[in-house]
Amino acid sequence: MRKIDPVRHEQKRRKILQAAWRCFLRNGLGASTAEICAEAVISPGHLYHYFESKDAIVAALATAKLDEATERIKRSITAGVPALDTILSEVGQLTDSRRRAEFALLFEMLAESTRTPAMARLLQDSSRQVRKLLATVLQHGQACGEIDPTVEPELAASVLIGVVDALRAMRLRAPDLDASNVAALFETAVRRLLGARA
Amino acid sequence: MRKIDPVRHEQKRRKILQAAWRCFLRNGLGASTAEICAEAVISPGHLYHYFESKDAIVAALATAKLDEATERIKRSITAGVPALDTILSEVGQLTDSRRRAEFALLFEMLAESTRTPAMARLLQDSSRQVRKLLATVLQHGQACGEIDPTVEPELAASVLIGVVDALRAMRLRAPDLDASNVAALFETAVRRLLGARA
Amino acid sequence: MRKIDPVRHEQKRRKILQAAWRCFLRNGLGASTAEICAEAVISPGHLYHYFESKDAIVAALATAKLDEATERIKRSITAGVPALDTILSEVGQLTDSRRRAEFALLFEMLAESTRTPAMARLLQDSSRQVRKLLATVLQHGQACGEIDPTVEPELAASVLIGVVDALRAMRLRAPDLDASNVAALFETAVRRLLGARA
Amino acid sequence: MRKIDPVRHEQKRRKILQAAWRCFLRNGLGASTAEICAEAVISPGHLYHYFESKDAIVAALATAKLDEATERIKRSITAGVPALDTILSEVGQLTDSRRRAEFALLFEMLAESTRTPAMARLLQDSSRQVRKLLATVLQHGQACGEIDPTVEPELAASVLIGVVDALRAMRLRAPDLDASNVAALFETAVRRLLGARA
DNA sequence: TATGAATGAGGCTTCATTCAT
DNA sequence: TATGAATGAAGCCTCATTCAT
Repeated sequence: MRKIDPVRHEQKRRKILQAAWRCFLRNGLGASTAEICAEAVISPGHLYHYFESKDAIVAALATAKLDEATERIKRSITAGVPALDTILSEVGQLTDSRRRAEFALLFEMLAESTRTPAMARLLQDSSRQVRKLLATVLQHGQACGEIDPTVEPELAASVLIGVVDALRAMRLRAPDLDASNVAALFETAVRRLLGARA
Repeated sequence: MRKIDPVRHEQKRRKILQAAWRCFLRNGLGASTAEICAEAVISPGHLYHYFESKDAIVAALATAKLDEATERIKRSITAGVPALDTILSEVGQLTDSRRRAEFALLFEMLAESTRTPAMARLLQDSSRQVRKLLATVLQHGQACGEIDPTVEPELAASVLIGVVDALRAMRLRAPDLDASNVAALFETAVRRLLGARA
Repeated sequence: MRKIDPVRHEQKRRKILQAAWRCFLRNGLGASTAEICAEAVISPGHLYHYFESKDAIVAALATAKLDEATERIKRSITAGVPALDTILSEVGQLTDSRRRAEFALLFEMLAESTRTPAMARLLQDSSRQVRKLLATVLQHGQACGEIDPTVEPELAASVLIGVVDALRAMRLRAPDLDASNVAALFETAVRRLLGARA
Repeated sequence: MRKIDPVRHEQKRRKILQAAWRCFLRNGLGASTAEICAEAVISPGHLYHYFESKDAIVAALATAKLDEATERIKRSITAGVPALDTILSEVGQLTDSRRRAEFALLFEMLAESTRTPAMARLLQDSSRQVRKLLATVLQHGQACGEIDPTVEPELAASVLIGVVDALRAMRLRAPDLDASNVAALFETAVRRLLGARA
């Protein structure tokens, strides 16, 4: 009877996604739909008004988080922050031990991607976008003379993603290794690798 | 007629572990005990004659796989294979795309380690052992003059583990990136990093 | 079309409790949740929409039965039935051989209370309430001159509970002892113990 | 091949029964046969060499415990201990809070007796024997002038059993009620009820 | 006499999803 | 748009008992 207000609909979807995100951080992708509904303060049946399935929520969430990151990085660049600083700041945040719960989600998605084609696609698309974005930032940095022009942007972007994945894994494998030490080491390495030569 | 071999018991345990391994590769750590029993051709209850719980199976499997790797590497060194070659061969195998299912297990364990202390311990202990082992191999290589003596063994070992984790993630994030190309790149990097200088 | 009665929910809960009660009477506290669901004509999972666990059902049932008894006794007193008659009628019903199945439940709870703290609490709380209630009734009887004023109400209440427990046990230990005979004996004893003296 | 030595056989049976008793005290009649075997240091299959089933163990245990008690009481009387003291001592021991685990077993058996005819028979037989024994002791006491000759022995025996059951239940229902107080009260009551009048 | 491997039914509980209202 | 009742398969594990040796 009532007209669907697409704006309201989108708001609710976002609200649910945020609730789901909190649940996933707490309990991993195994968090139950019931828990998500409780967190979003909606009824179990209603969830399916906004999402086809739990998997759809995961997919939407992955997309949303990716968009957020993209947005953040673009803003940083637009704001005139040097490319290298932007990247290093992003790496620092993404590997901050206090966000271990997020690491877990990524690793779960990596694992799941070996089993379900949908997740594989999601992950690969997302990774490609991140790579492109980083490459763009690097090119921008090269244009500004902040970054070594001999570096191959796409390849360097891949390496950066690898660095983040490796650091995250290390945080979980050896939480007692002097965290700042390793981080500093990597920051130095990345600066040397990418920074413009005198 | 009296006591029966503990040997037989151990064999059966191994048989079950192998079955479990196949199930985990197929379906991840979520593989059901029922599936494992079916694969091992035993009744559902009988599993608990050999293992206290499903978690105990995972732990036993992790230990077993670690022991296998240790054994393999030690044999390689003993056989006179240069340290660097031994390591590179190991890295190559561990990141071989054809073993993506194994990657999934590692990533699941990393994720789980953020939520259950038992898994955290398992993972950290296992990582520490691997690091020590690699460090030993590197020291051996330094003693033989095959590896740059200025390299700090423990640190290099950590980096190597990170390289494996990163490569594995990359295989899943971007399966289409010319695999051999990336691998070659990394091999070169590692050789430069560790190899003895002229 | 919107909110649905909490009344309906409560009704269903009660329906399930009644079904559970029948099952427990038949098979003891060991009655399976499957049996309870079948008796309540609901699916196995649905039980957990209404109760957190099987233990919660037992607890709710204990509370409900206690409330029923309280209600019944209070009504009897309010209706002007003499305190002693009310009590003797209650004792008579509680020890009626035709309700041996109920005896079993009590004894199971007594046994269980030595092993699980939750059951111990449940049983002790429930016993305390019964004692208080009986004491109140006795005091009321004393105020009316129906009951010997020198009797200590709480102590007498404890004894009455003991009498019920003992009679129940006796019904099971020696079902052939002329039931009415023993009952009559006890009724006489209680009347003498509590009744107002000329 | 080997001749069965009936003596050895009986010893082993007793050893198993003792182990079972310890398990039942710990975990109730629900204690598993596996636990019993472990406690008796025999294999699971071997248990069935000595007992037809778990129920048979319970039955044998009940009989054994009954025999023990009978033996103890007879010895006490034979040793010249006054009948009333023997009885009160027995009641005191049987209701000692430190033996709550034994209470649990009795209550479980009472409960079970409402459901399985075998247990009902066991319990009733056992109760009858105890009653007879107590009656005999009381008669003996009457003959010695220690016990009121107007007391009907069988009836008094029944009441004594009831007192024990009630006290045991009370220990579990209200462990905080000053135990010694209640016990003293009952001892007084029993002495008055049974003791020879001046 | 003794072992321990093996069974398989059944216990409690969880969960994504659907449906009537 | 919203509710929450309802489903039923599946998950991990326990246990009395039997069987081959």
